[in-house]
Amino acid sequence: MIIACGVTHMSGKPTMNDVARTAGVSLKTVSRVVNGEPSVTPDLAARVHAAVESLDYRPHLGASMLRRNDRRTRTIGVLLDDVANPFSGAVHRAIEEEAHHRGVHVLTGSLGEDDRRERELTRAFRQRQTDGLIVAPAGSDQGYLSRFTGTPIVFVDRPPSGFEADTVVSTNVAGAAGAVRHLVAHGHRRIAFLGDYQRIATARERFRGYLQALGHRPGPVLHDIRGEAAAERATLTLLRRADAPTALFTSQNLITIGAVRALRRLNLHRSVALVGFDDFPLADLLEPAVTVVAQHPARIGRAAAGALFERIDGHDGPPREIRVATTLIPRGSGELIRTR
Amino acid sequence: MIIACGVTHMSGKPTMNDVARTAGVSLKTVSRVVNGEPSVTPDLAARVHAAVESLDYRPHLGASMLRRNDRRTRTIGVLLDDVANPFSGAVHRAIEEEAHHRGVHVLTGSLGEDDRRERELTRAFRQRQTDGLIVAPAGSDQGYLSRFTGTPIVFVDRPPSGFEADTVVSTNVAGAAGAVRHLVAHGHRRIAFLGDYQRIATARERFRGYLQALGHRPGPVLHDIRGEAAAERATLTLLRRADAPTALFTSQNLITIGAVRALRRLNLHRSVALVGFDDFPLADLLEPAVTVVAQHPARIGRAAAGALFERIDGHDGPPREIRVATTLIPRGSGELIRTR
DNA sequence: ACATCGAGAGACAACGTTGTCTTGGAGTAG
DNA sequence: CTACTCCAAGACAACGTTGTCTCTCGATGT
Repeated sequence: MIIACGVTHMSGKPTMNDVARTAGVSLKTVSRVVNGEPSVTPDLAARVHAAVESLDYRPHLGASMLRRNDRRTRTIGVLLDDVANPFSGAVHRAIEEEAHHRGVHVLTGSLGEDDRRERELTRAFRQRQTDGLIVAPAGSDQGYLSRFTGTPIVFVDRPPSGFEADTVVSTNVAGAAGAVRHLVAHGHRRIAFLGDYQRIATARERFRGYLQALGHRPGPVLHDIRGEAAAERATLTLLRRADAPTALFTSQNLITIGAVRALRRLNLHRSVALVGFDDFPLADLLEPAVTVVAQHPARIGRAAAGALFERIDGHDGPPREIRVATTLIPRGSGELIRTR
Repeated sequence: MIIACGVTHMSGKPTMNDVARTAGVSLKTVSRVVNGEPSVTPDLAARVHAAVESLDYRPHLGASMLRRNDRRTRTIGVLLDDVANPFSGAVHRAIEEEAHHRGVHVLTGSLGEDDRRERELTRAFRQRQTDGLIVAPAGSDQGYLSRFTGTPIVFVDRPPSGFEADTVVSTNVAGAAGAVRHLVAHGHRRIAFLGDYQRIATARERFRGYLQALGHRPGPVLHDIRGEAAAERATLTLLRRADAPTALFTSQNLITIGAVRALRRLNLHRSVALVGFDDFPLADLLEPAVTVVAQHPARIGRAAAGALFERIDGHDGPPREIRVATTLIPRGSGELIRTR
């Protein structure tokens, strides 16, 4: 048994060469062992493994990528509105699960409805050679992506504009229409719409569903409401009007929560009906429990990841639109009968 | 004006050489322009930029890393319990914000209390040469990290065991003790403890706080409750006992929610007091609103990111423990006076 | 006019790894 | 015993980029 050593100065991180010297084998043999090629005698392989351990050797993946000429980084980028929000969180988690399954890692970015950040991060992620991108677009135009050839992109939650690619969205129009029809079926005629920024495509779609269900007799409409506090204020004002609606359709979960707060403050939560778009935790524990059109963020995330990996694996067809159906969950607030 | 071209076959991705040929300059000049070195005449720089655009050239960062021998990837890894859970989500978002600020990207992984996945992902992220790691450990032993020299690690939410590093945690013991004392102050003597897996360090600490506040007369104690459903079942059983407690201290947010459900089902939500550890959305909208010991996930995330970047920038002191104070938020459920 | 200087641009090597080719030695059949 | 086969292991070049050195050319000072 020969044990070679010759550790003299070993500056910087150990390289394959250092391992080879330590194990007393050739550079190439180390490479073979590290890459799990079968044609190495167990004896030598063991020596190499020991050397790797003792030196704490880790391959320089820059060099490895270079030599293999492998642009694959086994990394995808995920850009969502805000990873701290439950919808985005669930989408993110589902994507991550699919990626993990394939041995792929996930770079994350929150856009927070910031157009500039969207451009910045798509560019940065692409520069870092992510194999693909999943984006919930914040800006109103994704035309700038047309120069991004070679990196597949899939959109989630919101369709892009000015650019074509696979897109996974909820059935916003149908879901919203269903919610409003549900209220109509409970006798309501003056049904208000409370919606997010109109520049957000899903907000527009949900509004279309609302209009579709009400034909030509819409109720009061409030757009461009952002966040819980704004929603609460808007709802308070709305309900104090002379022609106050008997039911509300809130098209986003923070707006729904703001509306609930307002209804509580006016003690109208048992008389004014409410259906919200997008489920939220504890909706079933409120009094009354809140009827919602639930989206399925996990399914959306899975579908998006699936589509992206197909593209990464070379699938090359026309852009697809995958629509994930919503589910109306009656819990009480949406079944309040019109009293006025 | 000379325009060189000579595009013949251009197989694969364009390299700097291709750009150089297209722009009619030397390889090195392209390198200079791409890296923004100032010593290039504007004229040449413009030619190079045009060539880069037209070829859609992107530098091979593998080669770049190799040559620079730069182990810096300007990427950190963040491993949390579950990015879909609001606490982790908020921590994640805060970290991301700090990272973005410094032009650093974030690789994310959810561990889901899975020991194996923790090891797997720490190893993988390190292999990918992340500049640092922020980890909410899932396993009960982090000794395996001691071989991980050269990659700074900061722990969040839970202290590591078998390994020393900067750690950012809530003041679990003090927070829990405060919650229990709050109940005592409202007349309660039989106060139950409902806790998560005992192998989780924070669960143990919160239990210690509970014991501390009650001295030698603890109430009924239930450990190893995981998730809402289990918490609901456990609470139901507990409250049906002859010596049922008059107050509950639930040491984790899902347990708190499960307990709320159980109290509702038994119609005890107005008579049995409840304080939960960790705030959750809508806690203030329930009936009664739920008193909690709030953690400050955003502060925790920021502190962790701050500590990590200090380490990455070379700070080299002994491991630090950063404790982020909790806040008791009285909302109603914790102020119910003992009736029995 | 000549020497000196400086700055912009190119030549060249080297980073750590892997694909390809070569070598050497053991095993096997004639 | 020889000749052939086969396979493990090593030698060598090449991947795309950047640090260092060198060269050229124009400007400046005397």
